[in-house]
Amino acid sequence: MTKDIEPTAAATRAWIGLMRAQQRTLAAIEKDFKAAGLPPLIWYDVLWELVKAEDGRLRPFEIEARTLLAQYNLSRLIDRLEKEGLVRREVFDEDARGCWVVVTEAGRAMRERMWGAYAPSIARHIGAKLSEAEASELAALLSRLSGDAM
Amino acid sequence: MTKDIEPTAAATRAWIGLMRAQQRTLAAIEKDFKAAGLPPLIWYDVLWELVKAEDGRLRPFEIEARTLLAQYNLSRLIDRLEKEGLVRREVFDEDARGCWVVVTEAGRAMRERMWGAYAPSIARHIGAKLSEAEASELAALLSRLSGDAM
DNA sequence: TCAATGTAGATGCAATTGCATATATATTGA
DNA sequence: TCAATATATATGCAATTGCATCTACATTGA
Repeated sequence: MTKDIEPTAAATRAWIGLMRAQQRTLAAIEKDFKAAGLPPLIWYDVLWELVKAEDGRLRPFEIEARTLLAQYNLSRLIDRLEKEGLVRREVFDEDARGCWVVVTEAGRAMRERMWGAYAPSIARHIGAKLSEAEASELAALLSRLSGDAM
Repeated sequence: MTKDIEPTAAATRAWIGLMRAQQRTLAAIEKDFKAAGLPPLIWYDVLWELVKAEDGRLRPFEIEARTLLAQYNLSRLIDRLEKEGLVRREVFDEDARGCWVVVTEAGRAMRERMWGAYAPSIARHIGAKLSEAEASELAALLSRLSGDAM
């Protein structure tokens, strides 16, 4: 009678596996980052979104959508990045409520430096454990969960 | 020349996908939990390990290994669980440095209540998005990442 | 047997997060 | 045009986390 609300064993294993794999891999990558004297991984995500964006700038709510950061967390993360000189806030003429977040040269440099640790870390903790085909298959299955367009 | 440290595109997509899928699914499940007036998901993990364990008890370092919680976080999480009457600390005779963490009846009841929200949440956010075969395949790939024995 | 070292767990403090709410516009419909 | 409502971002405060270190006991080797 609980059939329709019990997840299948496979779904449960997938969920547990998702949590564990993410936690372990994230911990391993963050350890690499710390060993390299680098700031938290989330800084990379924000900097990278900005670097990819036109004119190296985005509105906070756009960063929010791309990174899944909560609004209040992003607001304070921008404070920290700004304090480090990696981004700066600029006025947004068309709407006085808003602002631009612009990546600075120092921010671009930091992103590159971070990638220098990130890339081998991904290679080591993901690439080395799966074949090309498996990594692709994994990415495809995960994107189904996020509801992304493929 | 950077070939050996650049991750493949597939590995990178798998990593991004892993982060996103975990974050989104976790957020969705935690939202369900909050809607049901339940405590954080991590409480479930600890209670469940205790319920599964012989005599409903484990040493803190055992819980630590099973849940991937940091030692200092677990120590304080046990404080909170104890304050809520869900577990209690008992002396461990064979080593005066250690203690047992024992799940109480209230703790068992809470775990069951949590599962009442957790199960449909997993079914909805994982089970509904993948076929049985896909969920199994995903679980298998993820376990490769965690380095678990299959 | 005891000094050195290792292990289990707790804790002070600073940084980060989550929650609720504030502030300052912008938009919309009567 | 203005009150009501919605949107963009910030912030006070409490809870949680991370880091470093502490306490207490255990083990080991000279």
